[in-house]
Amino acid sequence: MNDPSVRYNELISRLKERDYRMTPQRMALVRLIATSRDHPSAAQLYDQIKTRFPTMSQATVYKTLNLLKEIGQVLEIDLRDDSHYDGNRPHPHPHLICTRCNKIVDGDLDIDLSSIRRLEETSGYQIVRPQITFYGLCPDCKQRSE
Amino acid sequence: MNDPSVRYNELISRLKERDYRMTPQRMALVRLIATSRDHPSAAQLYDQIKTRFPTMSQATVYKTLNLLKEIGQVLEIDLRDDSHYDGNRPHPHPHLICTRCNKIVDGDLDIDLSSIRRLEETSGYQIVRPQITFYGLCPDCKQRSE
DNA sequence: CTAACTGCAAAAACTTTGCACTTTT
DNA sequence: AAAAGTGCAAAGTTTTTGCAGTTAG
Repeated sequence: MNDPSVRYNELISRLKERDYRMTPQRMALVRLIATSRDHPSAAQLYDQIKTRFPTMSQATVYKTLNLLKEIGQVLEIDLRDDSHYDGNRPHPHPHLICTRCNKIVDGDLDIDLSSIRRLEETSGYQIVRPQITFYGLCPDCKQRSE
Repeated sequence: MNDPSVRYNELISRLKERDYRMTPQRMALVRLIATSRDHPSAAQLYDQIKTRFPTMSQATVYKTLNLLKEIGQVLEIDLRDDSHYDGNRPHPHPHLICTRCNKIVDGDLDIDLSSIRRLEETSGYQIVRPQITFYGLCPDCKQRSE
């Protein structure tokens, strides 16, 4: 049961130690991305922040997300229509995505490092970031389609 | 050593058996996607066809690709900037993508079906299509960065 | 005070859509 | 002849960029 505020504080620390400035907009986004469990998109983050922080702009959302990606504290999930972001577990891990309602959950599946090593050998590629996405139907949508 | 023309003929058959019309534009795209080993994007397909077929439009490329996706004969690889397409092996399989030069190759790694079953059980999701993408450096770019 | 950040609006890039024209069957 | 497909341009999306004004340190 990890406390969301722990993650928030960690992100703030990571930013401070690199001398990024703590603006209210930035802190609002960091708070949201650190506590969200549902892998929001940039638009969803913007919408949520805007209600309590009307001055927020989309540009700032994207700039802050790019910054957090660069320091390796936010994982980007590339989907067909847009990207979604995981600020809780920046280390690559699988995601399950419902093709009907777009719900995204974390996949509890360890990435097999030995097979990645093997793939690096056979392909010659140096693998930096695996992105494993399982498209399918979430429990609710599965039931609804029966 | 599978002959590219075999795959081309198979795609043509799949279209004919569903009573799709065999236009020259469609056949040109099918020929290209069936013989390309480098996972082209819509723009790359368009550029290549346009040189020998100046009347081709981007809209037709997208429409034909969507059609081939619908009948399950082309695999779409969702990347950050655009999508790339695999018309040789429509069954899901991993891809290795160079983050510097964007080269895409097939990953010779069998998807572990038993772990997918386990993931379906723990998550409740019904997995339809896994998309496994390894971002990294291709052999050439790896060497160039040393 | 200065460098960094915000936010607006414009631009960029990819994909879809509407519709008149053309072509396959 | 009818239904389907093409292609142009316009529109829709997501994301980036330029720049003037604002603010954190």
